[in-house]
Amino acid sequence: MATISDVAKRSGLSKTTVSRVINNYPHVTPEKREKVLKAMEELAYTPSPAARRMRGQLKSSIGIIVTRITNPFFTYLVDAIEQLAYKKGYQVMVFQSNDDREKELKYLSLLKTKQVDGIILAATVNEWETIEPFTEYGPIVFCNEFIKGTGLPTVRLDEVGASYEGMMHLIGRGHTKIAYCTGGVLEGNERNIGFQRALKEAGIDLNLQWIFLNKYNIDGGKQVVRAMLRMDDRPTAVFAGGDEVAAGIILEAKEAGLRIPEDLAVIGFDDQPLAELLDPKLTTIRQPVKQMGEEALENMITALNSGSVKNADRILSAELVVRQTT
Amino acid sequence: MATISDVAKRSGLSKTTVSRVINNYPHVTPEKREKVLKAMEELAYTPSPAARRMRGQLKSSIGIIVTRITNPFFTYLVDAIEQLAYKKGYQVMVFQSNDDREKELKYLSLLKTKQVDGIILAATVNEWETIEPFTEYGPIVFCNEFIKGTGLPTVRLDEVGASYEGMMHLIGRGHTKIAYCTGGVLEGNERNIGFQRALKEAGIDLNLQWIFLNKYNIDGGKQVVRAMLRMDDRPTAVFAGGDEVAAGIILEAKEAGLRIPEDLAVIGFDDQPLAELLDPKLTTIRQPVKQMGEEALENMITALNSGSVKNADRILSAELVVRQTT
DNA sequence: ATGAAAGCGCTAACAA
DNA sequence: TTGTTAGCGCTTTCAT
Repeated sequence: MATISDVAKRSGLSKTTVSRVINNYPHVTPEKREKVLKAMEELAYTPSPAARRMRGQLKSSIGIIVTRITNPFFTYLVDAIEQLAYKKGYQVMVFQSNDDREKELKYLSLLKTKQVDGIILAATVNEWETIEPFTEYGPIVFCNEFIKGTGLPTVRLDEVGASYEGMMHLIGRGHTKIAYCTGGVLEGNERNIGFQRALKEAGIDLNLQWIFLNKYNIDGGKQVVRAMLRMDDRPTAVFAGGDEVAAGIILEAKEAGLRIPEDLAVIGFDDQPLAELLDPKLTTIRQPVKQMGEEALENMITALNSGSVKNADRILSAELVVRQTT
Repeated sequence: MATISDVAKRSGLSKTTVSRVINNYPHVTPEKREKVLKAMEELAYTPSPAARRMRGQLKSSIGIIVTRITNPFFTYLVDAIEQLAYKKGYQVMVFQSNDDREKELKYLSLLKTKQVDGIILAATVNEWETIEPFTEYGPIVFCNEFIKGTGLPTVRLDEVGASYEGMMHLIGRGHTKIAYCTGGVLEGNERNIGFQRALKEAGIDLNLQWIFLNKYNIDGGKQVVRAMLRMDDRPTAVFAGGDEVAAGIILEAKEAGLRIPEDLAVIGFDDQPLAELLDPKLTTIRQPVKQMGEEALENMITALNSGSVKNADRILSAELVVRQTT
């Protein structure tokens, strides 16, 4: 591999001048620039990333922390980011936190040692106090995930509006007995605000019996149906909170002889590929994953280039996709 | 960030000695080693990866080239690799070739510039002649993908055995009119050998009309059914070559009023999560993705440490998962 | 067993 | 506008 010295020698100029050309500095006469370029060409020279990185000049590797890449939402997010990153000349490292605080911190630490130049945080299990110190070592931007008042560039879904729209769709279909599933808990969750707002506007009382917490996969969905079957007063519709939960609900409901949507209407969240595979096809709320990923990456690149992060809280809208389960 | 000099100063020893401790070299007295360790501890010192990398000492970032990460097979492969890599202290970079020769080469080139220390090739669209030169710059190992006679460590599925087993299952169910789908072409493909072997053993003639090439997604599966419906002599079973193709087949067949498996038996390939979501649930051939990824990573680590690759061609067995479509 | 010094490939301060 | 020189943080001869 040719080095900068080789190029200097071959072009009859100094390393400095070559460096200037590489980095597009001013004050280099066109002729000399040409000479350098020619020498680089002839030697098939590429600057050593390791050396440039050591000098703090190279910033091209971006880490993205997700919970689990097998979660289709994250899969598509990583896909979108990688596609754009490639075009822009960046490499992306995939980090799965597995919802493990330790693991997340280990990955954040890569920023400290410059193993990665910036991190897109798409999921986090740590408190802001724990994360904050890392911002000193390199840019961190939020994508999908969001912590209030951090001042970090954020791209996220309008969760309130999304769940509100989904609920209004169910209510518009005449439902008043609506069950609600969520991956986490009830409070402090944006999405739940939209849910409750819709209920209130429609003058429907919140029935805590129909709230299912910690449901985030197919099994969770099945559990929901089993629980509902045991009730005297059953809901006629369910806001699943996720397509996979919705899938579990549909599977188990059909198993139990319920007709969908006649006996039970179901609305998912995410619009994953499986939504169209289900029978009946799933009505769901589509997230603008691609856009989310791309804007987050743009934020990252800006931060990398400017050396500072701009406080931008970008909120994207979801889109209701009506199919057959409502 | 503390540097090696700081540690040297604090411990009252030379940088050389510190370096020796870091790299576990012999000829360092236990007491001095202790001193160094203590100083490192106190300064919270971590060697600079960039510097070590420049000296050719650090090898911790592994790239994995896949076609598209949204293909669940690759998703799970990347997942398996990342999980193990984390434990072993490596970082994985995800590269999507999108079946684009150029893009694949760009990513392979990262090896040249040491942006990545080794590459796990899980899919390739380039010829061996094109890839081979890159082996000079860092280890390349095959995983899932496979090119004959390269001498590179390979972990792959026993495709012949897998398709043979799937076919024998259909034949055992009494089918003799079996359609066959494949993502690529017919010849030069291991999987097709098993298919033809099973036919031959059962004394069934190959009906070229029932061979469908270039089918690799849901749409492809739908096309297959539409084509079959136009035939006078229709197959009673279909080997889908992939779960997504199988999904398309099932969807379209149901649409057309065909009963599954009575009118048309379907067997998939991969055992993706969607297999259990389909109605009826998909009989399919499960690939040992996790094991495949882990063994490939082990090969990579070995290569990284030894500086050379051992020629190992590891072949893993698939497992037939019988559900409701056969 | 230990250290001084040179050098990996690059950039930056300072001169010229 | 260009070059000289001194590092960045680490490893590696080569002495001692």
